[in-house]
Formats: sequence, C-alpha cells, structure tokens
Amino acid sequence: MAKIIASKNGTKKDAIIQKAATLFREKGFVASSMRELADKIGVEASSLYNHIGSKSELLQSICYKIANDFTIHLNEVETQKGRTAEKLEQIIRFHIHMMLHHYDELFVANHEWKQLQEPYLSNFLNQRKSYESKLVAIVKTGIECKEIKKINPHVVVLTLLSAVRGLEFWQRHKKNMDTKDIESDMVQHLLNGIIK
Amino acid sequence: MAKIIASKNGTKKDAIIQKAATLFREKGFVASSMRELADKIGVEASSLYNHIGSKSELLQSICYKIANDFTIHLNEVETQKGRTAEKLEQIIRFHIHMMLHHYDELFVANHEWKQLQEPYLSNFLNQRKSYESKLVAIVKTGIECKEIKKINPHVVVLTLLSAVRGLEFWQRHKKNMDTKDIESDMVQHLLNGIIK
DNA sequence: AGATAAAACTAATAAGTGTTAGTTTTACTA
DNA sequence: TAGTAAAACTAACACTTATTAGTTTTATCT
Repeated sequence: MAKIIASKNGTKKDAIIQKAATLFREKGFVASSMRELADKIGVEASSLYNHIGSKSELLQSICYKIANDFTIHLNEVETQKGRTAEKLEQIIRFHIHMMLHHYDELFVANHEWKQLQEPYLSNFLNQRKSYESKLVAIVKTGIECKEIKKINPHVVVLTLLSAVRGLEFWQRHKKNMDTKDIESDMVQHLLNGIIK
Repeated sequence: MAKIIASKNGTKKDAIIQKAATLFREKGFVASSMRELADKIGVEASSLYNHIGSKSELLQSICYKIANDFTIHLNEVETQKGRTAEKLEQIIRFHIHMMLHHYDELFVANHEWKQLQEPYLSNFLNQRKSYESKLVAIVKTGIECKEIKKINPHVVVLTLLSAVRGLEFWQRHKKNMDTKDIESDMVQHLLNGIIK
C-alpha cells in the first residue's frame, strides 16, 4: 500500500539501508527479520526485493560504507605534515564525528561484521587490519620523534580505538552532556592522561 | 551415543554452558542453534534438555555469572582504604584478568546481553548501571582529593571501561605479546597518558 | 485515454528453529 | 541378575525464516 519514500539525496535503496541499519543496531542482524524491516517501512517483505538483492547485501552495504569512510579519512591525515599528537587528535575527533552522525551504521559495522559472508568478511577484516597498521605506524613515528612516551604502539592503538568505540554508550547520556566537552575531555584523557 | 562429560569441578550443565559460551562468542547467540551446540558436544539436540531448561537460560547463566564476578570484586575494592589511582589500577587489572581467563563468557556478556529476555534484561542493565555509578564515585573522590585531573568523571569511566573492553582484541596477538607488558603499558597509558 | 514501467501485492516454497513426547539405551545398585 | 534412574535416542510439532513466482496496482509519459 504505502510506497517506500526515497530520502532527499538518495535512492529508495538507500532509504531501506538506513532503516535496516537502525533495525540491525536495535536487535542485531540475525534477530532482525525482513518482515520486521518491511513493517517499519510500511510495506510487505517481498516488496523490498524490488529494490535490494538480499538481506546479506544490506549488511554488506552498511559495513563497506563505514570501512571506506574511515579509510579515506586516514589517507588524508597520512599525507599531512605535522605533529603526531595533532594527527591522533584529528583521528580521534573523526571517530567521534562518525559516532555522532552515522551512529546506526557504525554500530552495525562494529557489532555485526561477523555475520558477513565470504568473501566480504575477509575483505572487511583486511581493510580493518590495514587501518590499524597505519595507525601503529603513526604512533611509532611519534615515539621515534620522542614526541610520545615509549609504550608498545600496538597497545596505544588498541587503547585509542577501544576508547573511541566506547563512545557509542553516549547515546544514553546524550541529552545531559555537551558534545564538545566530552570530546575534549576524552582527547585530554587519552593524550595527556588523567593523573596530575 | 557419546555422553556429556562434566568438567572437573562442575556439573554437566556447567559443561554445556561453557561450550555454549564458546559457540555464542564465535557465531553470536541468535545465529547459534541448539543442534549446532549439541553437535559440538557430540550429542543430539534434544538430549541437552535433560540438563538445561532452554536456550535463553544458557545466555542468562553466562551473563549473570560475569555480572556477579565484577560486582563482587568492585565491592571488595570499595571497602579498601588507599589512593584512587591504586583502586583504579586494581579494577583495570581485574578486567584484564577476566578477559584472559573468562574470555568466552565475558565476550558473550558484553555482546549478546541484548538478546536477554525480560526481566533478565532489565536486571542485567541495572547491575551494570550500578557498577558504573560506583566507578564514577571513585573517580569523583579522586578529583576531590586533587589526585586526578579535573575531567568529567563520567567520561573518565567511559574511557577506562571501553579501553579495557578492547582487550578482547588481544586474543589475536596473544602469542606475539607478553601479557604482563600489555597490562602495564595499558595501565600507564590510561593513568599517566601517552604524551611526555 | 492508452501504453509502459515501477513497485506494490498475495501465495507459496524449502529450510531451519526451539522444544516436547515417548522410547530405548546406559550405568549403577541391591 | 533384576531393577532403577539418568541420559541418551528418534520423531514430530508448530513456527519462523529468506526468498521467489506470478499478479495486480500505481504512477508517468505520449
């Protein structure tokens, strides 16, 4: 009955993907059914297949979009010249930005990538591995320049990535806290430490 | 044919729960079927029901065991007298310990609690909320004692919890890195910062 | 208005789900 | 060795799943 309404700058497929991202975040990929997704859009499940290929394809689209966004941004940062701390800060702030403006997709990419099918699963993991390696390289450079303490760079990267990932819990406190404050507090904690 | 072998200090039910934790971690709760679980044990799916109540019950057991372990430990730390930094270090090290020795269950509790049914879901979330509140209180005390920088304590706790949660990625590098080194590097990063 | 293409619908399929009932095997005790 | 309880088995149930085929409605353009 009701038609699928395309978003302003996208196709109807994009509209479905967006709704799927929200649903997958709320219930998880496997626990979300096509009937439920169709329901949220206001249409029968089979109608979705006029616009998309399969349920798996939805997850693939979501995960790859996110992975690409991060890869592109990191490439930009890499080409810059400047202090390591500035680069790290830029990266941290980009993660925060993605968390605030592409929450559903990022959440799904972070939590549901395991449900990707081959070869998409391997591809996704490789891309993430490459992202981490580049980050480690940046931290290593910082250590060599004596700009950063001599800590295992893998641990530093792990700590940074995990911490920014935890930003997803902010959605709970979103109303009570100012975004800019959180941003600078976390940057300060991660880069300067918390002990006087 | 094959019988379910009880682990040394546990019932057969415990053995099933342990196998379930591993399976749920690998594939996710919803994507794991009782037939697959039974297969891993070497038994028919229906035979499991001689020992357990339901699939949901397995998830409940896993999540509640983990939640209790953390609650108990935090209560112990709270009763101590000493510097805030020492308490935080103890807590961080306990998270690391749990990650290393109860990896499967902790992973499942962290990733699959959404699949809990009411009222277990609400109970679990309340327990976690309470845990975080106590942590915030500890950090607040540290700030008042001027032992810790004046950063939003919620952000500090969020950063700490997220960072230690990221330890789950270690399983990948486990062989290449020494646990004690990782532990101290992360504690140093989180408490002292990484910038000279 | 008539034709065409897009996108909705209904109905059905084959496969997989957790779980139960009833039966048979296994292991231990008297 | 006979009897008993635990725990395995087979078979089936009722439901849900993603997806497809075929059909009808809707919107658009000539």
